[in-house]
Amino acid sequence: MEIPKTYDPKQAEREHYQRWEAQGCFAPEANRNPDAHVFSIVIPPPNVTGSLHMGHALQHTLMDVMTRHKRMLGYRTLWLVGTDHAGISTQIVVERELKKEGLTRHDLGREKFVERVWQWKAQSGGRIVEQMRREGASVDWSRERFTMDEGLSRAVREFFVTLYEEGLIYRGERLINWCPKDQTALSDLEVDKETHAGKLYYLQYPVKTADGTERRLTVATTRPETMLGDTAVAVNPEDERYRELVGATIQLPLTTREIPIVADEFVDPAFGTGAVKVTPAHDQNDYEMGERHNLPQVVVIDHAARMTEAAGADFAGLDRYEARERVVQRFEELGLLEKVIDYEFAISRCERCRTVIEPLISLQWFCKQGELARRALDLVRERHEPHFVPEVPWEKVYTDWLENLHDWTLSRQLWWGHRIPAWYDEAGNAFVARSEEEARRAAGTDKLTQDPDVLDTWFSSALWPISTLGWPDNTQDLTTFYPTDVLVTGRDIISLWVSRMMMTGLKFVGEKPFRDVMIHGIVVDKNGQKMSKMKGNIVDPMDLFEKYGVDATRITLAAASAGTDIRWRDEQVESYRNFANKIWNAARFCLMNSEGATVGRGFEGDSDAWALHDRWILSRLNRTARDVDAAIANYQFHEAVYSLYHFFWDDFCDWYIELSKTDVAAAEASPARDAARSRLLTILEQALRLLHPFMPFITEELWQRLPGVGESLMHPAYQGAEPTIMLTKYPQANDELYDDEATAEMALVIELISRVRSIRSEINVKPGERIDLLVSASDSGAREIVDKAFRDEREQITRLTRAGNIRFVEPSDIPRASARAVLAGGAEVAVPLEGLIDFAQERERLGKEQTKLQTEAERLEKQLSNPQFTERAPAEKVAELRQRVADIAQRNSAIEKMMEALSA
RNA sequence: AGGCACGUACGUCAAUGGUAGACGGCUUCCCUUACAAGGAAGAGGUUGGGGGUUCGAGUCCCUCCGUGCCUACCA
Repeated sequence: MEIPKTYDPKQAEREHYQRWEAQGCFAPEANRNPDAHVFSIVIPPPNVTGSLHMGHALQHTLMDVMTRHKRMLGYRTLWLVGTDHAGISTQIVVERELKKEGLTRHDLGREKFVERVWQWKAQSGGRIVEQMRREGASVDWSRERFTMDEGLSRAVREFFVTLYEEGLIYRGERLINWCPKDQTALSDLEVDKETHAGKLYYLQYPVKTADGTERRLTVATTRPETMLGDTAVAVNPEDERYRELVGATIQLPLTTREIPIVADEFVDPAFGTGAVKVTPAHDQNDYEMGERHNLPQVVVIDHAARMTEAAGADFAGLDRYEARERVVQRFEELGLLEKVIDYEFAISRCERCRTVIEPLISLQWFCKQGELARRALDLVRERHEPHFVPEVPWEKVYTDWLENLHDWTLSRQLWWGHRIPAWYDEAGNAFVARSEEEARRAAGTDKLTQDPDVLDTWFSSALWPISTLGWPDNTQDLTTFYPTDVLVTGRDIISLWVSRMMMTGLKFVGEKPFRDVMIHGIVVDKNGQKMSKMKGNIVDPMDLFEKYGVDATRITLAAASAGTDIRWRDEQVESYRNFANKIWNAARFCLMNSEGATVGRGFEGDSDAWALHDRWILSRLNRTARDVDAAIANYQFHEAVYSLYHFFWDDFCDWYIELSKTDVAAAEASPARDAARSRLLTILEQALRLLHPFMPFITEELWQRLPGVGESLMHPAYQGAEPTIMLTKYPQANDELYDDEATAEMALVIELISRVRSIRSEINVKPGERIDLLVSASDSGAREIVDKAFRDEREQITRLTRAGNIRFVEPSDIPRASARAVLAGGAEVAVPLEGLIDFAQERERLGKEQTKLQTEAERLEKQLSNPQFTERAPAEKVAELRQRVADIAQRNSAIEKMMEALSA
């Protein structure tokens, strides 16, 4: 069979996904067992404008590992996929396209523009979906969803209308975050706070005193231009300095207005001057103070961040920053500018375009969150549901958020998105309804205009787990797959998304949308910096796929998923690329020696007929299967990878294959050779299955080449399907195959071989040169176990140590000119090397080991001589230490004798 | 300003309170017919500093130093 020496992932990646998809392997319907358990995951929908980044690659890998694992365990498995319409992002992308044609969305008009967005979606929106195919994601494409699908849009309207009817959604004038560039309202979550090195201006306001004496009150502000909209100055009611001024008025400079001085708890007497200018129309706190004191709202900044008429003739039409300069200049001219100091404070920026947010009073739709949050809060407090992984600190983050909710600004002044299902008659009365028909009936007129705004993109996201499964209809999918098993997502959207899905799921279906929430780390660059286009430190998963292969990238991500932040280095992928190549070459060896062998055979009958290493590898295989299952169940993917990597590389390749070679590569065909070859292939095949969820492509590629694979190996739930490794049964640990005896014997064989190799290396025996091995054991117990192990593996030991021959001798028969080493149990091995041994050097070598043993013995004995320890520590712990002390003593006395022999 | 994480080998990270490990890198030797993307053998650590709890601490507590992140209504 012709197999190249180096694994080339490209071809496997091209072929297999297509076949899996075409044959419907990903759909839950592939499972023919009507009683199968169900496993479901709903994907966090990537933006339709997006392309795959490392966060996706990580998240998708983890979800795919779980999905493939459960599928191979015979679960009816659904990984539901879809994309998000991503309101602002998508609108911006299409507007940019229009700009190239010299057009704006207003030139097209709303209807044409939205048509254009759909067109764009059809042509370019599929990119990320294609990239997911490249990743090997085993999602069910037959159930693919988009947040603007008719069904999901219906869910959105149902959601909105229901909450409106219950009084949880309302329309009102509020101070909201306004992006002057995107010309839309934003929720708090779409705003980034950023520290900003700015200035603090101390402005003096003349107070109108009863007796006409001049008095000035100084206020500090970072935004002097807003003073034009001041409608009060506030001081703390407890503040002695200002107590007498409360109730007095101020002649607001640069205007004709007189404003009151009010007392409000909010004011911190210790900060600034202890007096605060109040601008209810342009600041959140001031807005609230304004409500408390019934202050008028003077709007001096408009939606384009320009000063309004109300700002006065001198300022109207100026940009907010120009106005700031002019206000400061005028104060200076009037002698009312006390001072300006450097000051660092937080400013809000639009998450998308980085423009500084302008808080504006505006008529918007809002959603009250408190009542919706209550059930979610009860659930997490009383039952720790959903179960966060890791629980610390995410459960607390989630709980804190639910405890501190503000009303959610729902409306967005965009054209792309779910249009708010509210219609107005000519008098301005609002009719919220599931359709225009319904609204007309309610209004009793045809002359209605629909609200021009759309809903926040996250409104539909909040419904994602239920709407994708068919809600508001009570579909078969909803009953079968809801609640889902786990949500895999990043910490950044716990509040934005996780909490809202909880609220809607509980509200509308009465059950939480997912049992577990796995929060993974964020992939950052090797310096710990967030990846961003601006910094130019983006790693594109597609490049990694190209360079190292999909499987290597996936298993690297799975192995890295433990940390909080994942510092990305390509070198890590390189080592797993090497691992893939190792798998390839191990399989290559097995296939080159597969004549006469069949997968699944070789282990029938009495285990005494098998070699020691056969019993040992079977034991290791079963323990690995157990460890991997446990690790995946606990979301400890790095542990699963660790187990698999070491099982395959160390146990299977370095030892099992090497020990098998004498039998497997025997020149003459024989039933024994066939059986050995079958055992080798069987272990390989099981190992490939274990690896499959992490490395789907290479495992399928190799599995398909194994002799004897076919329908008979498929999981019973998938009988009748085209043979593929992804529908075989995931190996389950069989306790009966744990073999402690074989493990102990193999440990001895491995130790012996390693010791001899070590001697060869340290004494610089030429690699090709044959040596003699003398094994001896004075202790009868040691003698027995050594005998047993060596009876089985003598030939192998000879091969792997390049020994001429091996003899059992009495300790006294070992020639003085030998390099020696002691093994577990006190057995010893000697390599006679006449002429090569430097006695002093050899004593030093043994002395070094003796020191090591002594240090450990001392430590152990100290611990054991402490009565506190022997009394309080668990008995098995104490016994374990005693055993180790005994073993060290045996080795030590063996070394003593060797030293004596050397000095004789 | 508060809150929360993190600090372990040269680098990146693991380690239910019980012998501190892996991978990469480094040193020496080897193209031994599965694999040089490999094999064999090595070097490298008072787990950021200090204190405490415990028979026993990388792990729990306190404190200091350093680094990140989140939240926030100090103008």
